[in-house]
Amino acid sequence: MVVFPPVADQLAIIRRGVEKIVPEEELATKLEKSRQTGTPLRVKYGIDPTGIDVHLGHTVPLRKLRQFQELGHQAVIIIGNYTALVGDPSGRDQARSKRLTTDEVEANAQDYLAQVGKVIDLSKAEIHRNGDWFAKMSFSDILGLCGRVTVAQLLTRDDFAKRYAAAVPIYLHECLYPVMQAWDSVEIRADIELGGTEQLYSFMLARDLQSMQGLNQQIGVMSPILVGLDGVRRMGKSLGNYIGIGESAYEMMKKFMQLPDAVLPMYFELLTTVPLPDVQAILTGHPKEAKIRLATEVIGFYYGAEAGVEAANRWQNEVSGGALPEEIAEFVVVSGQPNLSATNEMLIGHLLVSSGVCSSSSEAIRKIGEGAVYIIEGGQKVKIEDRKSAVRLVDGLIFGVGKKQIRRVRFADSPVV
RNA sequence: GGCGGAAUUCCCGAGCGGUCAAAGGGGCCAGACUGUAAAUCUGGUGGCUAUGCCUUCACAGGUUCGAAUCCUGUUUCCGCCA
Repeated sequence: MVVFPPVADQLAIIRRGVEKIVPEEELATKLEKSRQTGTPLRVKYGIDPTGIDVHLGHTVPLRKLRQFQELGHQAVIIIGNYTALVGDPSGRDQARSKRLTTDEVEANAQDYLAQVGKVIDLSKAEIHRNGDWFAKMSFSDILGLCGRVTVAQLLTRDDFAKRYAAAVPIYLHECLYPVMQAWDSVEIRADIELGGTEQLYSFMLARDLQSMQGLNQQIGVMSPILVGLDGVRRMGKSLGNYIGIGESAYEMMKKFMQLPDAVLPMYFELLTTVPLPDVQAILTGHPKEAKIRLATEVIGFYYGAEAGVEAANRWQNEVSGGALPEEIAEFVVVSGQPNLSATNEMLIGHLLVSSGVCSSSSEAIRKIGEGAVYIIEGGQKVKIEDRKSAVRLVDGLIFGVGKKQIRRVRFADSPVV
């Protein structure tokens, strides 16, 4: 029999960073009952294996799931291999176009689970594929299911309503999506379902279906949408404003430090376990320090505390301190290379183009004119201002355009053995 | 099927037959500033063997000393009518 923490303690943890709990009042009751009977709550989280690079936005509900696990409850992951065939219409203004093959879906599922394992404890989670039950349904089963949902109900969904009003097509199979998602809750007897606020409709439909089946009704625990690096739009791959959990510690670090200050409270609340009063204290300090702290916390979660600190120090050094990066891309030189003189000299324009730091010689000349081009000599940046100047290449020579495009010369066939 | 409109450089978008490598905005790059970011300011944003030359304004032709601008055809897109 599992021993659970007091309900009030559990509630405090569960409520953190949650936008909406529906119905709120049932949660305490459920927790109380679970504690008395020593029965873990079944906490559902569903995803469609459509090929996702998990980023911090996805980790918001996943972290919540982990918290439930730590409290002793049962995590239930639904791999929506059948719902993926439809495509989630939530928040979209048009139907998804391509359909995935079953092989793709399964490969995506494996890939996804590997990533999710960084956030939750997979060894203690139940994993289901909703094709397990949908594949067995007969047409009359499906009709029966559809007979429980009215079109008017479906149209109360914000996304459908908008599309209908705007005369954007809504396909029949899309209407099935929330029904399928809700039916998953019936199949796995969910007590709680996690997701974003846009899932409200499906969560409530699940309650209806559960009640019709004589089951306990689930509670929806909905997280807010995490905004991306731009501080405005939701974090998403297509917007290019995300931090992926597969990225290296230092990559994450750099991205964290680019965050607008305004998102710090949200990020702390949703992505760390720093107690909220402490967060308040941190936020009254210098925004830069707060950001470093945030990054260190999050990176520490994925790579260990040490890696977090290390990334922070490296950032201070390289970006803040203006030191040269640890890793500099190499420009490999071979003898007989075009534009390379017998004495290993090269015109600066050619150097910039052939090393790839400039895309054309016109651009190279512009950048020289802008004073962005330099070589490192004796540890000092030396600006190159004459576009006709030639540079004598030696192994290890560092040159660059601006702060980001830096190269180190390496001779491929240098006599060094 | 009929009528009308549109197609411009990464995106949006302006463009009088010569002064158009093409306004303006966005994005992006670089510089200054700074606490990272943002904001702000400045410069840049077709190519090259580079103060000149070459290739661009859907495609193919044509008119003209000269075409992104005019004409013809083609393709695509968008309205309206059937």
